[in-house]
Amino acid sequence: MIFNTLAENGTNKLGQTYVVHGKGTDLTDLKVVHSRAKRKLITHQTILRMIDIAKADEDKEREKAYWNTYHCQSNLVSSNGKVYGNYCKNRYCTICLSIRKAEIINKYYPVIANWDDPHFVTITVKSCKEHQLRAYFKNIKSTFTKIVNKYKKREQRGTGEKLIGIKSMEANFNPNKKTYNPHFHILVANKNMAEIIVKEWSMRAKPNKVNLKGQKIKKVWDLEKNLIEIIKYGSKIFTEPHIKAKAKETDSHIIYAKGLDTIFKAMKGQRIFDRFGFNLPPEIAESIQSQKILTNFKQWEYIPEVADWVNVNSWEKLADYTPPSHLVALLDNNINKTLS
DNA sequence: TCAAGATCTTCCCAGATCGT
DNA sequence: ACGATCTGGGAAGATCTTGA
Repeated sequence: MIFNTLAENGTNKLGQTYVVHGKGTDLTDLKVVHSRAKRKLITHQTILRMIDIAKADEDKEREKAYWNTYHCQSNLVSSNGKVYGNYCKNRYCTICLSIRKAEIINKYYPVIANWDDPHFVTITVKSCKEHQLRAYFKNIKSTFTKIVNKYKKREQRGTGEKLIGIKSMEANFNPNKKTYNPHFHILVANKNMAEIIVKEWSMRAKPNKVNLKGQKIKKVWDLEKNLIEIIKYGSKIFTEPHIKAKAKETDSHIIYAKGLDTIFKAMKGQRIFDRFGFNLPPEIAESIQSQKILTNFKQWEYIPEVADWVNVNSWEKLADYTPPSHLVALLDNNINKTLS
């Protein structure tokens, strides 16, 4: 029986209290709760494979970080229509990543909304093998920094305009060729800046490492959409195995745990999202949120077998979430630990 | 496209300096 | 004149820790 582990948990005695931090998640919004359950399920299934990979590599630190994500939001406490839990804040956690994305969007949107004529730029290098990926990321970054510094210096000397924008680093895994394609998504304040970046990038590119056709400029019509595009953050979880085929069936997608592990390893400690040419305006002080003592609460534990949090006393389900069958099938059958 | 806080680390910025 | 690189301060992204 899957619930045996819960059987020994005692009932909440009257007068028992529980301390939580922060605002908690609104339980009355079904969409939010279901989305949380879905993310938990996807992360739970994927991270187990990544733990295996880290273990096989005998990398204790990485394994521990993955375990943190495994435990993310596993034990919850609810009270007054709010649910509280701990966050792992890791990149590979789909729950924490969505929070981070939202925070970035909220912080940066007001700034970039004031840009004259935002343009979207993609700069790329040719795909590389696993062992080259970290070095490739660092090279793109350092070249990009040089370009930014050059124009910053011009502005300082009164002979030009500095570049202003935001950028994000990304790589997708190509399961056919077993390669990774590191690239930058960049949003700049105007067209001129976009053209400068592509020009400079092309000039500095090593012909054997960069296909010059890969660099693209696009005028931004829908700022929000493009901001989200920039903040997609890192790597695709679900990968279409036959890049050219573009199959429609959702369950034809595969999660390449080994590919993801490689990308996260290469990106470790590195900033994926960053700004250049400006700082955010000083923060408006938010009301300080003190800890809260709950006297009337329920405790929940995530039970993977039911893809939901279950009340430790009553076995009631928290999210009452039923994952769609194609997602269940995908998570059961389509997570690969190897590169093939 | 959300809500934990604290701490560690990366990397931006301005200004100085040097080489071409 | 211009670009590269260093420095120190600090912003903010990444990660760790805590938990009545």
